[in-house]
Amino acid sequence: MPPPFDLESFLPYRLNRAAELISLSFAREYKQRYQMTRPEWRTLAALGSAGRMTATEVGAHSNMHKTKVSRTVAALAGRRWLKRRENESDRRVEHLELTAAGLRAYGEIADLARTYQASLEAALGSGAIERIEAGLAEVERALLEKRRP
Amino acid sequence: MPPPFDLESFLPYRLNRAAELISLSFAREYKQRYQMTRPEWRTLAALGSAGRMTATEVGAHSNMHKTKVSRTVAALAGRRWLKRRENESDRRVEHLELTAAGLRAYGEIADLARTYQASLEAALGSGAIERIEAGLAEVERALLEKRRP
DNA sequence: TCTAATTGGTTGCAATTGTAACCGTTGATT
DNA sequence: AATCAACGGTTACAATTGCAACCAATTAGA
Repeated sequence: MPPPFDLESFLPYRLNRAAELISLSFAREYKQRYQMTRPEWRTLAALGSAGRMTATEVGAHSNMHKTKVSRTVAALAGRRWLKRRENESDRRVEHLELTAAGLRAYGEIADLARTYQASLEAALGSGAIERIEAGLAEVERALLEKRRP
Repeated sequence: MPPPFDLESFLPYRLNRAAELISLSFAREYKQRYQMTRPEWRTLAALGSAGRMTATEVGAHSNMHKTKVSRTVAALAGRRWLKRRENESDRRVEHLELTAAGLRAYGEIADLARTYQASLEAALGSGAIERIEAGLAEVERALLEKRRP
């Protein structure tokens, strides 16, 4: 006789609910102020924090579909927040990097993010976020391993 | 001088990435087999595990936008997996409950879910999932509290 | 009691998204 | 070298989504 299924302890469900909640919560901090969408912030954040990257790398890093990355990069380029640099050894690849304006925006929103996380940490107690993230890292490792046998 | 911003330890980013990864991973188990979308599975799961609920409750429970719930309920009703029951004391409300066919589908996919989570648990070690979920519960509590002051 | 505000739920419309097919470039096989 | 598969990235198209406006029913307030 199988154990009953408890949705409340089913990890995909729980992760999705929490992610949607926190993501919308933080998006309220930048959406109107910077006219920025979630994929745009994720791309800006990836480039701002890791420096020059290709579109494929941005997608892998933040787990976004490549067409979503492509369109987001086009939007950010149109806004002059990033520029594309060609790779001379492989002309399919485009390196992406933030412009001065992009870096400035990144810096400001990163401040919001720091403040946001600090207030969350204050509400949760020290170490709580680190513990969650350690668990998430394990989960991701297990899933990516399963995906590439 | 503010501490540098580390995207890898920014909780919204980390939660989103992990949630998207695991959600797509599990969706592969039921998408083609049951011709079911993610919102459909979430709604089916909520109703199957909590029993009769209203659309608003489904949305609150799984944190889905109310129009998404509305359309998903319509799809599941069209498939005869749930039926709507009117509430005689408040005729705006519709109670939703699974039909026999809906319960059967729920049971089968819940089996997949149990198996999925068991294999994940095996890869992670016992207690790992519980620890993450305890952390998520705290986060959700803090966020919902912030939202309703 | 009459009106106004609120609530549960639906829908029109525009924006966002994923799928699949594509283009140009590179790598592998021969 | 010639061909073909694979790769990075883009785009046409269809499906999914969210916003805002809406409807009907209920509740609160004057």
